[in-house]
Amino acid sequence: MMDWIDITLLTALQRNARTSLANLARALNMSGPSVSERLKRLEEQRVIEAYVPVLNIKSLGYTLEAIVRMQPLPGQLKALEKQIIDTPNITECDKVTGEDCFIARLVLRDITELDEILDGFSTIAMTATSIVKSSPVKRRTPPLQSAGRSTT
Amino acid sequence: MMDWIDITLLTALQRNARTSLANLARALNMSGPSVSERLKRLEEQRVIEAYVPVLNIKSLGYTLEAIVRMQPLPGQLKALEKQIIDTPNITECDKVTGEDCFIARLVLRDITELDEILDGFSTIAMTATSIVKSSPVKRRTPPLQSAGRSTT
DNA sequence: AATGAAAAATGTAGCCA
DNA sequence: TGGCTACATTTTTCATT
Repeated sequence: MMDWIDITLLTALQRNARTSLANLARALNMSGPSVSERLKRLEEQRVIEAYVPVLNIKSLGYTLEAIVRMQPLPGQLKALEKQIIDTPNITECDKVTGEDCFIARLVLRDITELDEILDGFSTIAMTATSIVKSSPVKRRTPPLQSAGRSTT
Repeated sequence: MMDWIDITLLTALQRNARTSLANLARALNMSGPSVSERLKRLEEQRVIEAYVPVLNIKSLGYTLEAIVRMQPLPGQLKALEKQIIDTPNITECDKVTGEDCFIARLVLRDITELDEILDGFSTIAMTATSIVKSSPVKRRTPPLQSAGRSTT
């Protein structure tokens, strides 16, 4: 499925996903068209799902982040899931095993916005909120190894 | 600081951060050089911190995700933070208020890998693990509004 | 996977509101 | 300050080997 050239390619893209094919080709010691082919294949296979800019949320006016664990009140599971999806301040949410059920990340303009949003959930869920003080590990990619063909 | 043109530009990049300047220019009804200028400004101001490919973690051989809450044992706060940073399977981790202290996201090849990694933390932290069953909200950007100049 | 030519995109410079 | 056009350079794409 994926060999070391693909892994090198993905690694280079992680440094800067807007790098030109020509640049990538130089980094890999390959021709432009070859790199283009491989990239297209990785996109079509959905190994690469998208290319996104990483935005600084402070610049967007969000001064605060929080992690909220949510447990639906009886019969409110679907309603809770819908409201989570419909809350644009929630930038990430997982449904998990155990008591908590949902773990969501929120971005907030200020502390009053946190209060407003949690109020909106109070009729359908129990919540436990943690304010983010720092992020020792920012979103990063784990070691790239193929699920398929060996890389040796 | 940021006007509606910048917001439109950031929105277009979120659809595909590898889009050419020429394409972005067409989408914004502007000239190439103007868009190039704005993009450079957003990068220099660090509104855009980076451009990254979104990779499918299943394709990379990770079959499982978990959220782990960690509380350092007495005197182990720094050691715990270091080990978190040094664990490549942790793709995201926040230091938060309250009992939990750290909330980490892990990607795993299989359930035995979870066991191994948690064992490695057992001497420095109490852990509470939740396995991810689904992700109702995948990483997304909250509403883009400027922290500075109005957008009206 | 590479080559080479055609088409497209980019960066630069000078100019305008 | 922003944005524009014009043009030289680089990159991308496509057909072919």
